[in-house]
Amino acid sequence: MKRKVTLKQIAKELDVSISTVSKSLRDSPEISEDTRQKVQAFAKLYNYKPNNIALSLKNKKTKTICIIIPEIIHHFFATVISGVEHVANENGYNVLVCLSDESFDKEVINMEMLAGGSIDGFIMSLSKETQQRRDFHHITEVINQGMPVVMFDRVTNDILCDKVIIDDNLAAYNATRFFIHKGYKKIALITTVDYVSVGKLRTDGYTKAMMDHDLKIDQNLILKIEDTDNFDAQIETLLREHQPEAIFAVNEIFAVTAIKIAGKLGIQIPNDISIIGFTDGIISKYSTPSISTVSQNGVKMGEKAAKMLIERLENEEMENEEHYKTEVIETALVERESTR
Amino acid sequence: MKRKVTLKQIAKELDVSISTVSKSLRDSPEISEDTRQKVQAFAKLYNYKPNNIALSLKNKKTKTICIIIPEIIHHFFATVISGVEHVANENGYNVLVCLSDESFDKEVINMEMLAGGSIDGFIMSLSKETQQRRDFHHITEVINQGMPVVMFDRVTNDILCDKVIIDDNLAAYNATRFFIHKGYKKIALITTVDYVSVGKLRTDGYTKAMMDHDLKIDQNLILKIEDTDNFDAQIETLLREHQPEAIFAVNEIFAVTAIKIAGKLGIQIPNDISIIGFTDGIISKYSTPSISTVSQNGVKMGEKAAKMLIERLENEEMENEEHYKTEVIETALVERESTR
DNA sequence: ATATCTCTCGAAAACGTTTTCGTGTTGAAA
DNA sequence: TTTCAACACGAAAACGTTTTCGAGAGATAT
Repeated sequence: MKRKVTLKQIAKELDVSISTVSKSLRDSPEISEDTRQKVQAFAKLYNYKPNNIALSLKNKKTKTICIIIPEIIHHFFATVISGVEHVANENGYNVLVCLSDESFDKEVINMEMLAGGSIDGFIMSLSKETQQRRDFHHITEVINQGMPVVMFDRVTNDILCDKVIIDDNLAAYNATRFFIHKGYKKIALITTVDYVSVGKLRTDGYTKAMMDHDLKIDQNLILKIEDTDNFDAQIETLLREHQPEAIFAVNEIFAVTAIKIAGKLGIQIPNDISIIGFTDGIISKYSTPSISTVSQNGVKMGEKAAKMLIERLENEEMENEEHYKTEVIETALVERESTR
Repeated sequence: MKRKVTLKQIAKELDVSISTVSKSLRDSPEISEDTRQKVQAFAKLYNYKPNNIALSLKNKKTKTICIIIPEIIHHFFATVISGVEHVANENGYNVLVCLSDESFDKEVINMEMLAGGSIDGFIMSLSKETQQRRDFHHITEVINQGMPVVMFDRVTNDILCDKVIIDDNLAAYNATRFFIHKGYKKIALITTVDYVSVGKLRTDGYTKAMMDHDLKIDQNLILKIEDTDNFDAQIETLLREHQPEAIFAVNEIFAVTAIKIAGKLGIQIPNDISIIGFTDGIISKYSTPSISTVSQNGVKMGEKAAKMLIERLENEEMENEEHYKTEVIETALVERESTR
């Protein structure tokens, strides 16, 4: 087992100085052809690789960015990581993935730990708990230290930084309008509690669409789910007691669960009820019937976020003129078997 | 925007030496109560955080491990990351996620880049291309440099290191036997090409179960899928022309696709055909009908792999006595609606 | 012969820590 | 008064790089 070889060791072996070795390896014109070749041959023989940590310390750049997400199991977040990873790699950056598990504390710990020079910048989506508490001091602190942050999907207006989002409100509006144009009047909404930013926005979009088309909003048709582990009964009640003609669900799980319960109740989809979900994930695609959905391009969001972050990292000038941008990624309604 | 403060700056401000500051912050008994409090107060005021990079350089430990996976979109790999992340965090380690995209080159580049001191160890699952080429020089090289590697799921016997796997062969055997005990004789297999290690093992398990129970192996019932993007037609042919009584699929996608196509052909599940998949992912759970499957506990695999790696990192003695272990994680057959 | 220039190379600082060792001051014991 | 221990702190090395600056040797020009 040969240990890692350093400049110093090469220098000693070849009886030259460390600087000479370093310069030789970087093809500096200061060094004679002779010694340069000698050093390079020796370095290759011993498989020399510069120590990244030492470089990071010297350059004050780690070439590493961190993405903090609430849950990696959610397909959407996995696609975002994928997007981030691709453009990061293209630009020579590594990606550190941290999971907040929807917990405020884990989010804070992760950020504080990494802010200590380990990384160059953050890409993040807020945890539920953080959104609920509206406590963003850890983020402001990081930004104040001069470390750029890009937020995506679950963002907040309380923080000034670059953001990548979709127009949740508009997307929900369009999905709802799609139903309205089909002639449905009893359109149900299955959404999350209001402190989840995207849930709130989608709820608002639904509401606006209904009002714009002179449909009254029936609170019985709006289901706000708090406990994401156990909501089957609530959906069953909604279906059985209020018989909606259509359902707009703010995520895949709600949509597919509604489908499963409808099946159990003998309700035909899309003949008896049409359903639209949110997030064009793997469930919607492979469900039977497959689910019409508002597609939210996670890969593109990740790519965009990474680009914005890296651009800010590489253009030192931008650092001061804090001209933050918010990029809105297009969504589209993908029609599948759950609507007609 | 206040920049990051260093020991040196604190030292200058307080007119003491750097060593005094460092010792004060670490509560060294060498320092008087007086100055210690003064320094600590000042450090807190200026929100001092030690620079991790400098620490890494000094300690020759980065407290970061890297997990290399072929694809993050696969739910199974996401669950493994989740497991790795949890135990890593508990032990104060960060997790760097790299995607090989099933490409040999990306795998090599990632490893070479990170082997340069950026991380303490690797957890990895081989890319398809690497398994096909059987070229593992990049891994041996890293191991020879003294950096521990733990492989999981897609492993190879050509490399000596710690491993975490499931007994793919046995799991497939048991699934096949499940069908046999139900009295089925025409049992189809939808699998991958042989160079994917786990695909091969699962195929072998199927074959062995058939032979052990004196059922002849009909090559018409064995479908080896090469192009994972476009295989619907092949499955349709299998179903229509050879009418199996049961199907064992080596992953979720194959299983759910078989179900969708069966539905299209008017074949009832599980009445006309029973289906068992592999990997207890989100698709199997939410599919209609939900899919019976061999559950492969990704979280547990990730946790185990991380534990093994960290143990090797912290026990320097182990480094030399290269007593590599292979942990086998239990699988279980989860019966759902696609079997009866 | 002297001055100047070019070519090679080495010394040293810098990045931010931790830690070992030394040193000066104080107080008490001899 | 001398000696010695305890105490409080600083200097410097070390981790592995890159880079600036200077310096010696040889060659060329005057």
